[in-house]
Amino acid sequence: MNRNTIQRDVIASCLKNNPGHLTADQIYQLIHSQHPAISKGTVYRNLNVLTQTNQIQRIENTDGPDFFEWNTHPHYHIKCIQCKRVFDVKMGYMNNIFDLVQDNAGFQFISHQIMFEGICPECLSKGD
Amino acid sequence: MNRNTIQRDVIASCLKNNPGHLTADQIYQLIHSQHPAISKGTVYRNLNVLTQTNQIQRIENTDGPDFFEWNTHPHYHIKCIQCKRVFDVKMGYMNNIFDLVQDNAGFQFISHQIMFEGICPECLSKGD
DNA sequence: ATACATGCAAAGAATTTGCAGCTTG
DNA sequence: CAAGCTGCAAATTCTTTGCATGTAT
Repeated sequence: MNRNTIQRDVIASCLKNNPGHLTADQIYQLIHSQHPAISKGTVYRNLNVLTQTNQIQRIENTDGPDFFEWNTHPHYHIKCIQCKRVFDVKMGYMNNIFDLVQDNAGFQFISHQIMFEGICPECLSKGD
Repeated sequence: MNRNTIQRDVIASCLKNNPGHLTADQIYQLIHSQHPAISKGTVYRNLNVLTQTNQIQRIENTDGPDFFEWNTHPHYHIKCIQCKRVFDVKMGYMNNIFDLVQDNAGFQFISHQIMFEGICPECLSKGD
């Protein structure tokens, strides 16, 4: 089914070795310096494959490029409204959140995500 | 500062009279039938102004166009993974959610949003 | 062998923006 | 009249896709 190509390995390793949350373009830039022949289309295609096979996690973004991270455990994120970067939030995962819904109105609830907005320490220290 | 133009009025009224969640393009189509001269740029610009002045609410979307609704009270949404439409969730707003964060890690938390994914009654009844 | 992957460039989707002319206060 | 707004089209941003060629199994 899915093949082990050099490119796929390099992209997965890039995320494994860079803790945090990277955009497709950042990943492309990082890899491009070592492997100048890699194409952006390949990066996007492989990020999709790796996400679908649950080897990495995609953090969908509403006002800019999506982020990707090595950690696939379900958890929540906070986005800095100034630098637009995304970080993990240290907070227990709410497995029971569906119990808080008062009336499901005939919907089948499958999953949820929580995105916090705020200001990261780095931007805070650079003044308002 | 902000002026009352016919276009702005018509766009606000469109949301007021159409309960639910509409995309910029849906709003444009609805208005265009009555006011063929309106341009899409004007719709987008006015939706931004109305959102900034808190007259309407924007629901940011990760895999398609954003939605807009007349109701500006903070609440949560569910997106149908089949038809991609967005609906309100009947669930209390978690004003205390920041208390659940175990370690703010130096971040200033400002706001949060929760997006559920699921299947809407209409899609459920159309079979799997 | 052949199904899957790659590089490249072009296309796509959603939204923003530059500009000249028009309105509102 | 001046600041703000409009219509139009072009530009921007992020991501996907078509195609001919290459490669893993």
